[in-house]
Amino acid sequence: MTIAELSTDSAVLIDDETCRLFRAGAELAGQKWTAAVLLAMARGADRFSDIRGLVDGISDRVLSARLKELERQKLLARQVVPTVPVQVRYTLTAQGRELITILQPLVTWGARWKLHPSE
Amino acid sequence: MTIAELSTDSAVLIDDETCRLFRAGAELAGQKWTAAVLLAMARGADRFSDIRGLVDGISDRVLSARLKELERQKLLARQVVPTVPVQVRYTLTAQGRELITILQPLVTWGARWKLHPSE
DNA sequence: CGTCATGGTCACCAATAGTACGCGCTAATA
DNA sequence: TATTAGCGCGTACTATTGGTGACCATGACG
Repeated sequence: MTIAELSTDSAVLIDDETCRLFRAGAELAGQKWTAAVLLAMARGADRFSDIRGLVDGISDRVLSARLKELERQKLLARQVVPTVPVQVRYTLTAQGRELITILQPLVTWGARWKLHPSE
Repeated sequence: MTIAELSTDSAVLIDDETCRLFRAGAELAGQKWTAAVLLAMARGADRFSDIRGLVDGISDRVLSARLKELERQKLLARQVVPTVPVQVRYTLTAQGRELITILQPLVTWGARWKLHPSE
């Protein structure tokens, strides 16, 4: 079922699969810092401290949590390089890159209709 | 600046305009209940109690807050019909309908790469 | 021996978000 | 007189999130 079809179907409750998917994606990308982390990675940062350096103001704890969640959702892959001290590299998966592409129009949309700050 | 270009530009910090827009939109749509409310309206619900009836489980207070925020962001318009008791009608603006269209691919994306529950 | 870098974790606190539930207002209706 | 419809608001409570700063393990380096 597409959103276009929804407007013709008024019998179904809203908490159905479409809405769940809609929300799951929007919520994932909409969580604070998540977009910034994805963009940092799109710019080439692939190590914990690189990302932290690029994303101004994020704390270790939150970055750690975001990376963990994004890995769980398979938007990025975590691989340990056994140097000393150990290094950990994060890379975007196809799914992650796709999400960034998909959300691109959101930037255009946001630019066109200026959103009003401090929601 | 597009996200595609971002990967070639590593000098800029992440908290810039693009990221702000990206986040603003994603955060707006990602907030709990917001997507459900938008979908309910896309299905034709235009009154407070209609929406509440269609969105299973939402509380008055939250629905009220969402409608207010969405109105502030100009995603919907609120108009009072001076009947008695008074009626209030909410309608999607062009901007609001556009957002739904733009976020449509997110549903497809979410369906393709199953997101993992309970984030 | 002290200390640095890396990639985090943990405990604690504050702020934000969400829920439950009752109230208010008005005029028609039972 | 009591109730209902319609649209929320106010208060109180709980749950989730985010930030801070301390801490940890390892091996190299001075």
